[in-house]
Amino acid sequence: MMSDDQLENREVDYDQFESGDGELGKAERIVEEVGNEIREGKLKEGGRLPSERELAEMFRVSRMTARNALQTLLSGGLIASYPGRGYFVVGDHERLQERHGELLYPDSDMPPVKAEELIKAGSFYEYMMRLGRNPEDVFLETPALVAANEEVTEHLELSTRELVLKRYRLQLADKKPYRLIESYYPSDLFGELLTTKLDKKPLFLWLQERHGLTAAHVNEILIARPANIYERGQLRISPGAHVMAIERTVSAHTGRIIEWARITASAALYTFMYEYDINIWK
Amino acid sequence: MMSDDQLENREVDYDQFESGDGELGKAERIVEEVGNEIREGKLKEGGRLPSERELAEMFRVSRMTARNALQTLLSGGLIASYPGRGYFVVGDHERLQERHGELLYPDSDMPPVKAEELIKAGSFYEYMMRLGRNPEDVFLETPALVAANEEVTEHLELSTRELVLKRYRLQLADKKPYRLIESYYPSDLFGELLTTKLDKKPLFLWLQERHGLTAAHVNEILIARPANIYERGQLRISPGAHVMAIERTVSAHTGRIIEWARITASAALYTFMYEYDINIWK
DNA sequence: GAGTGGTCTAGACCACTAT
DNA sequence: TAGTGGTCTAGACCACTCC
Repeated sequence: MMSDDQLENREVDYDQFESGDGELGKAERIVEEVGNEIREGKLKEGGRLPSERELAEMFRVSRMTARNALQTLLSGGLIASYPGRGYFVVGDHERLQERHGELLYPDSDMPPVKAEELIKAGSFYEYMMRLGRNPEDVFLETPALVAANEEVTEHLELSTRELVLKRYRLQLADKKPYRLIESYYPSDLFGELLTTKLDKKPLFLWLQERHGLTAAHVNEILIARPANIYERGQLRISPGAHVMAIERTVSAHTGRIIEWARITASAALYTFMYEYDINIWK
Repeated sequence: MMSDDQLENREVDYDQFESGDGELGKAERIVEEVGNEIREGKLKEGGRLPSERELAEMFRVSRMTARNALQTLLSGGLIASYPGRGYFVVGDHERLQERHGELLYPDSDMPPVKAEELIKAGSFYEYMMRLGRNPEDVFLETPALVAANEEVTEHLELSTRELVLKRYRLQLADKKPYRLIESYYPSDLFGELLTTKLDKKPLFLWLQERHGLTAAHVNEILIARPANIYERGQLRISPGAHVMAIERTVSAHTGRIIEWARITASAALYTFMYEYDINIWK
């Protein structure tokens, strides 16, 4: 259908948006204006914004229009809302930087935490501690052996529906939720953990000492999508805000899969970095 | 209304959402119901949904409430809206799967396209052709040599503000925009491309033959954020919809950086896969 | 011309927070 | 008790599409 003259730079169809000389809607104007004030630091981190009703009056619009603008800023993670209190500026430092599963520090003079994302009370805990924040690891369910459902059976490559160790937890820093982690482990390897005290020994380091299995390889599948109502509740984010949904599979040097996890993180709080080699030349 | 006697399972801050026996808002109920009909296939791909006004009548709510529900589905990419026409179901097959920069086919009997993302009219073109769709590569600006700004100078690791080859294009399939790509290349290596016809020879294959430089390594930084008004216009997505913003640096086997690109893709249309090794054990 | 989504208005009631 | 965000209502006008 009409793909003939796709050379050169296009005809119409796409410019109706930026066309009319800054002819933004009223809500968009508020987004630009308030957003710029935040980015320029005129509204400082943690500071409170005018209420919806005040903003409506300031810009001479209805409350719903002011509210729409705030929702736009909200879904971008630039601000946060608290019912009964107001809207507040979110600090840029709150965004996590993750590279190959390792959390990175904003100041490079700090040594990066190693891939202890993969451990009990993992790198998230240490990362936040080093940043002077107060991390928490809240188990939403008590770790337990459960029957693997079809999905878990498949991802852990189990032969039949065996028992697996399930952990389901929420990680927070300074009471602010960062991510939900639902993880599964083969029970023959990890089952005894239910009655073992690890303290802060890395989970996979324990695995290596106890069973001679070395965690070696990670596979991640990553999409961004709007949070559902349950995730919004747990992560304390607003309708329209997005999450990064990650499925992570960890295998040992033998090839055996030793963990499958579903991680759901506030998209506004995350940056990912990946490196890889190109190998089409061989 | 009548929400007085919901003091069932109050307490602790986090359960106010999933608590009360399907006590969702009216908009949320519409999201669930319509969303399920789509996922169950009762509303088939490409099919048209009831209009906002019809939906409002069906669910006995105001138009704004019905509209809010549709916006929620919209921002998740489950449906798409076209002013003057209506809302339509988006096919699941339209989501791209990318792994280490390579696009993957949903049916595994199709061989994956190699990392020709990195080439002229690259893998996107071939990928979509194989899927029987109609790809386009629209240059929003004519490729040209431009003075590198500070950002480009830094990322390409240029010593001074040199000239660089800039390409800025939009990739579409069946008229549907998938991603914006703004890419920069050192002019001493790529400048002659302005007067050279590559046809479909991969850009980096040409580089290897012409200059003996092999593209070897890729670094990607990836975040999800709401599309700004310009991106919404170009990518034809709605307010609240998110994009995956990717900064990609490609270096040659010598370590020299040969491309820096900023890729902005509809988040609803993308799945990413990454693999990497864990190396904390050495 | 009829119907559509996009935007906006001026109200309203609710549960919640702070004091 | 006063103020806040969350939700909803019943209108309205606009630019656009389809016929």
